Formats: sequence, structure tokens, C-alpha cells
Amino acid sequence: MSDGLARSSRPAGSAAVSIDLVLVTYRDRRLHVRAESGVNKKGLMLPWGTPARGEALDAGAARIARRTLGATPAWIEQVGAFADASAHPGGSSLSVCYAGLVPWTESELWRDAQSLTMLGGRQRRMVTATLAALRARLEQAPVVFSLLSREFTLSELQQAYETLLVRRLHKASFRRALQAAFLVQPTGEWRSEGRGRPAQLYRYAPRKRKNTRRGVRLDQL
Amino acid sequence: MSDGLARSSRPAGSAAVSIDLVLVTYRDRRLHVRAESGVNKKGLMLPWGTPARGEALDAGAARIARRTLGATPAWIEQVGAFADASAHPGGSSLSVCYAGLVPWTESELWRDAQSLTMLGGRQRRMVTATLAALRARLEQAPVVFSLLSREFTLSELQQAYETLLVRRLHKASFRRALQAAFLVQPTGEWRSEGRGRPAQLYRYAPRKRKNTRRGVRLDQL
DNA sequence: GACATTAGTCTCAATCTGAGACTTATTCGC
DNA sequence: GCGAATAAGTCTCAGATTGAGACTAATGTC
Repeated sequence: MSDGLARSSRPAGSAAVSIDLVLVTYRDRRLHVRAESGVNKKGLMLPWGTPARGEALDAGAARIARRTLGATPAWIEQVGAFADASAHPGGSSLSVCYAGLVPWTESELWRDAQSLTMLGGRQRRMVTATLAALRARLEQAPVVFSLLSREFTLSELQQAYETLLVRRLHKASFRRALQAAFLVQPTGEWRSEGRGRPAQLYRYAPRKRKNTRRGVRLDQL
Repeated sequence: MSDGLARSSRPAGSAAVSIDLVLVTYRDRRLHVRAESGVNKKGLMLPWGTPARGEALDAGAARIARRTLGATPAWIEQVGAFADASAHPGGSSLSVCYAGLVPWTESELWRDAQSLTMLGGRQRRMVTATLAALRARLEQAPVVFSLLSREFTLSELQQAYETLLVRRLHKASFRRALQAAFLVQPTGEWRSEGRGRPAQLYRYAPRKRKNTRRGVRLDQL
């Protein structure tokens, strides 16, 4: 039973619609999500808005993202529609959730993705669904590269993958796969991060390569 | 610019919402989608409905699927929300699309998934998105098994995979992978399909097995 | 009974993978 | 300045995985 739908005085099939964003960034082995304090200072809420007249959903999501971040996310994609009983900060009964990925920028508004218990039920579910969707999409779209700044070290890249996958990867294998996929290009510059040998900087620069279609994987079913 | 939204006289952010189903089945190396003739006998339309008061989206989709098929689909999952300018048979401005998978049953209403040009623009996009989503989900959820009847031969199973992936698979490799994944169980019965050696019948019966986590695949990026 | 047809199996070479050790380059503590 | 600590980047190797293609098995057709 959807409180939102029941509460409204609209005809059945008509609903107050919101567009909600899960803006994700990565830093230091942690994912962060943009959230600010809620309507009446109680709890937190995700950035959200309402589709303008005649505005497509994607365009609306991009607009709200720009309003929130001051820039368009490196990657944005719809996660799905959510309409459960739990309340929405704007009182909408149906929310279309979008994931937006951006490189880290300094801000108070990033919250650790783990500790988002202060979100409302619907928005909390959206965060969970978004993170699951990102993990599932990892191998099909440049999700991880959208989370990093334009130049990054291979260790950073690997750590970002490890964070999203919640498991460790083998260094040599990871780099071998990366090399075989022609995904990155060294910039020629190096970054010295405190102690240890300086790391080569890379840039995401995917190049065409022959389609290596392999058999189906059935082991996750 | 969304005609649907612009046309309506509702306040911004309020929209007529529909739930649209892409009911998919498989037979004989072909995918089929349920569609019937449209509102004024013009063109085709997907089964759709309107969320009931206080009804969750998933529940609504299941209800419409039952109404259409007389039974609950083997698998049902949301594909996403669609709200573009193109018209919807019910005039809704926002449609939440669900994919529903069922084994083949004889009916006039199945249309070849390729030749659905007579659908409206929005619903045509939904079909495309659904098929893409199914292909992407193939390795994470028992998509293919939901398309087949309870008992099937391994050749049928492989052909269904080949249809969804739009490429051939190697017989021995496919069976090896299947065996390693402990996904199916022979029923002990055999089916003689005209000429050729009879095939053993199998049933989908996934068994627990140790998590074989492999490195990331980067070659699809 | 020969042949076409489909199911199911087997072998083998090539490729891919993960473990772990190894080399290189830098900072830190003294 | 020097050795230890630390992190980047490379290498080797054995074992697992893969695809090609041949091979055997069981059935219907002529």
C-alpha cells in the first residue's frame, strides 16, 4: 500500500512524480553520496526535483545534477522507478531514480555511502539499488573511470574497482587485463604519493580493438 | 518536449502514470512479445494498466501480467521509466516498464520480437530496452530458464542463449560450463524430436557451490 | 542397410589466470 | 648518508579454462 498514492486526491493513475539523484563519488577506498539535511532539518535527503513541462526524464535529471553540483556528471543513467509506501521529502508518490557519477571534489555534502541510515526509506532503497546497479554495470560501461579524476594511477583505479566489487583483485592480473583492453594511456607524468615509488599517471582513452567474444558465464546463476 | 506532459492540464510534477509490460517468450530460435491491436484498431500495443490506489509498482505489474496471461510470469523485473514525447495508448505521460518472462504457450498474440514496428514510439523503445536489459542480465539471473518450459533439452537451452546473445556458442564449452555450475539436473526422460538421436531432458535445479570469484573483465568497455 | 541428422563426448593446443617472488624508486628515521 | 619501510611495477610458472574439431551414439528416412 502506497501512502503517497493513497494520500493524494488525484485520480487513480495520476501521481506526483519526482526525479531523485544518487550522485556518487569515490575517494580513498570509499564511496560517497551527495545528501543534505531534509525538509525540516530532520534527517537527510537526496537531491531531487520535479520534471519541468515537456522535459524528458534524462534532461530533468541532468538539470538537477547541474543545479546540485554546478557541473554535469561524467556519467548519468536511470536506475528505475520507485513508488513504495514510505514518504518522500517532496511528498511525491513516484520517484524516478538516476545515478550520477563524478570525480571527487571537496565538499561537506558528501556522505559515506555506508552510513546513510538517516535517509528516508524510499531514498535509502534508491541508494542501495544504485550501488547494486553500478556493480552490475561495471563491466559494460566505464563506471569506475567516471568516478576518478581525469588522471589517475593504476593503483587508484584498482582500488576503486575493489571498493565497488567489495573484494580484492590481483595486481598483476588486473594490469594485464587493462593492457589487453587498450583502455588507458600513460600521460608521461608521475605522482609521488608520500612514501614509496612514484606512480605513472594514466588517462582513460579507450581504443578500438577486435571483439573478443567469449563463452557465456553461468557460474553466477 | 513531452507532448504527454504538455498536453495534460495537471500541475507540473504530476503525471498520468501507466505500467507497461513487455511479456517475452521464446520458441524455435525466436523471441516473441505479447501485443494486441491498439485502441482504435490502429497499430499494436503492449499490455498496460494503471497502478491501483496504494498498490506497489511490482504488484501492479504482476496483476497486469496475470490479467493478460492468466498466470504469473516465471520472472518479472522492472526495466525503467519512460517519458518521452511520443504518445501512449492510454495517454499516460510516464510509463514504468516491466519485463515478464514466460515459457511458450500457444496463442495468436505473440508477435516476433523483431517485427514490432507497429508499436508506438514509446512502447517500441521499451521493447528495445527490455531486450537489451535481458541480454545484460543473462549472466546474473536465470533469464533463459524462465523462457523455457520446466523440462528442456540442452540443445534448446543453448539455442535460447544463442538467440538472446545473437551469436553462436560452442557446444562442448557450453555444456562444460553448465556442468561446472551445477545448474541443471537430468530428469531421466528423453525426448525424440523427429530425426536424430533423442535428447536427455533436464530441469533447472541450481545447487549451492563455492563462490568462484574471478578477476574483472575489462574487455567490454 | 546406407545415410542423414541430431545428441553427447573426447582430446589437444592455445590461452588465460592467480600466486607469489622479484626489481625499482621513493620517503622516513637515524 | 644509509638502511628499513613502503609502494609501484614486472616476471615466472603451474594450473585452470577455452574453442576447434573430431569422434561416438542413437534415431528416422529412403
